[in-house]
Amino acid sequence: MRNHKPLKLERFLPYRLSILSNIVSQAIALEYQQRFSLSMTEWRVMAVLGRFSALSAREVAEHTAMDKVAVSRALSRLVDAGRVDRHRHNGDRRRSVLRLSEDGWRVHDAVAPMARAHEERLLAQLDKSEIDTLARILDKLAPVQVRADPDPG
Amino acid sequence: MRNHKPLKLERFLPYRLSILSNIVSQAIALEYQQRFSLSMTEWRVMAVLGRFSALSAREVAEHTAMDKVAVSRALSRLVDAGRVDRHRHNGDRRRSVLRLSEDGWRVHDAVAPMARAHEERLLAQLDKSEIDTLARILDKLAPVQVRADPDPG
DNA sequence: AGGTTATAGTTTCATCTGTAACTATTTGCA
DNA sequence: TGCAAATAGTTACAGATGAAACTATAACCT
Repeated sequence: MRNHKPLKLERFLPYRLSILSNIVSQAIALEYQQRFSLSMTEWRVMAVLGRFSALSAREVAEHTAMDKVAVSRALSRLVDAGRVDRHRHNGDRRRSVLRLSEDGWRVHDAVAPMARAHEERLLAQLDKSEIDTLARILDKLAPVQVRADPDPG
Repeated sequence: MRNHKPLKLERFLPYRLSILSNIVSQAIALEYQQRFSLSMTEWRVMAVLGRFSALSAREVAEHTAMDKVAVSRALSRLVDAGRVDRHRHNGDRRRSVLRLSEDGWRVHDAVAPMARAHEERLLAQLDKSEIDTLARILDKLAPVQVRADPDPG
């Protein structure tokens, strides 16, 4: 006879994480996608350029954990839309030097508070100790490698 | 003057969750993709059919939190590959009745332990209280709606 | 019964995504 | 110097994805 051990998908951690991640990212992405026709990848690139200016595409890729192809595509859309200025690097003509344009900053300054508010609404559902533990869990399971932080806060 | 408030992407919860979710899902998917040429969506469908047999496609969609188009496509691949048997529902000829085939069960019984082992390796990095808290957090932020559980364990 | 509405599932289209191949430039080293 | 290897970034291709349109069947309502 059969002796199968089915998986309880609804209790399976990888599955639940992907659901949660989708819910969370979708909710916020919807807002800025509609208002600014900005994809999530584009927003991530803009967020990084808001914090670390004059990066190369490769550096953007490192900071966003996106692969270089995705970054290249997001950048070409952002440059076309006039939200990012791209220059050649003096002394290494392979590299580009990327910065938010004025218009890019306007979008950034509109979206960043939306993102923060969204995160707060999310965290408001948890109590203090749960938030701390979640941060610790994320540090353990998906540590972030961040280089220099221009803003020592 | 400028007065921008850049977002610390690497501390931003939605971003970190999506990274974690990718790491976790990728790691396991690689294994069964290579060995069984089974996509993640296909595996999810198989996992649900391993636990709840004779579902319709819509029911599979509900249990997997995938949309019906994705389920339809995964199913047609699985049926073509001989891993799922599809019949018409007596009394409602719109519906299909889906079951793992013998071969489907073989794949299921090979992949399910891999998935469990992967989850265990992941959780082994956390201590007991972190695991409990994580479960609680997931229940709060992404509650799962599950119907009848055939296996009261 | 007859016609409108709802449901199950598939197909289509436009977009996104990752891998690999490619171009251009720079670095390393004999 | 000069040539192989590495690096920055783009392009091409193949597969995945979601929204909307579509087909078939069933439910509802008079």
